[in-house]
Amino acid sequence: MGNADLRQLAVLEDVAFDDLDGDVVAVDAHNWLYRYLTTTAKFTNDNVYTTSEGEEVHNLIGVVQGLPKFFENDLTPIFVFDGGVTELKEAEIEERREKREEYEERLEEALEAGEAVEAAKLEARTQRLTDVIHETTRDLLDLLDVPVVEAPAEGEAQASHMARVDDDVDYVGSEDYDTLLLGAPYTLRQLTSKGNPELMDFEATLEEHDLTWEQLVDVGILCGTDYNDGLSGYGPKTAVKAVREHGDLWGVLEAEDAYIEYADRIRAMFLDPDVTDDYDVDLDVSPDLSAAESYVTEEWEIPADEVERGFQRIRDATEQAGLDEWM
DNA sequence: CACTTAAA
DNA sequence: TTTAAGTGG
Repeated sequence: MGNADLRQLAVLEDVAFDDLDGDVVAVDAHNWLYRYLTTTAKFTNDNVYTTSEGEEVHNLIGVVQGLPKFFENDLTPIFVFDGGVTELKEAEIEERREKREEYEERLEEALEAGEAVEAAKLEARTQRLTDVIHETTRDLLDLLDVPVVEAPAEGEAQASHMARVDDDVDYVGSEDYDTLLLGAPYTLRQLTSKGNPELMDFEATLEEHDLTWEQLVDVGILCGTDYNDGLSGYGPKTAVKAVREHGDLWGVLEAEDAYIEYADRIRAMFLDPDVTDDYDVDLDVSPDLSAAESYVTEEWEIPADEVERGFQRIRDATEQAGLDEWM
């Protein structure tokens, strides 16, 4: 059930970071941050990351650890933040809220029982992107001179739009497969993990399955998206076959005598989302490292040794870039 | 979301 | 072979 089904349809290829030299990637900030929050908090005691005022800002560590990869490979990120929440996504958000509450209950029980390992695991699952996390992330990115764009609605949709129409933007950076439905020409996955990034090719995917963009969206809706459950019995194979046979979603639904609530609106969420061209970013990035470092270690009381390495890597990479300009 | 396993 | 459902992260 759901979005990962798209992986089976997507045309993916491994790329080397070397191939991305000088390119620009619009990163879905929420997606990227979430990745770091759930991994950096995993095996550690959260006390380390809590300030004297009780704010949990381990996102700052994630940002410092995650950014060097971009600098070192001369891949310029534009972080795209979410704006308002989409009405149709309320159901999913409600579901997540319920799960989180369940985990939080279990977490309390584990803490009372003194089960540290269990507690740490549950802790990772209760991570949420608070306002403080968003604000401090923006502040730090600002000090590091990393371009930021505020999306009117979904960050993913905005990033995909930018990759589609802005000549300066080469890829979307996201782990989600939705960017395929949003028409992002190229999506880079696994930018946070150890190995090579994975490149997802939109046009090649359409060609591979002989589908139009609209038809691919219809396939996605049949399998299930963030906004709907999909049709029972429909996975990627069956959905592609059915859409090709009946032309579009409406044809399939008629043939199956089925109904998907808000299908037309869900379709529009992918084909014509709420996005803007009203942004401007300076892609010439020159970070103020000492300001950034004191922001993280002094203002937010992150232990210096947690971020030293990351800052040093950024320093080395930017100095190297400065040298390159003279050669 | 990735991976595994069960079921059809 | 394809989907469904569960688990861990």
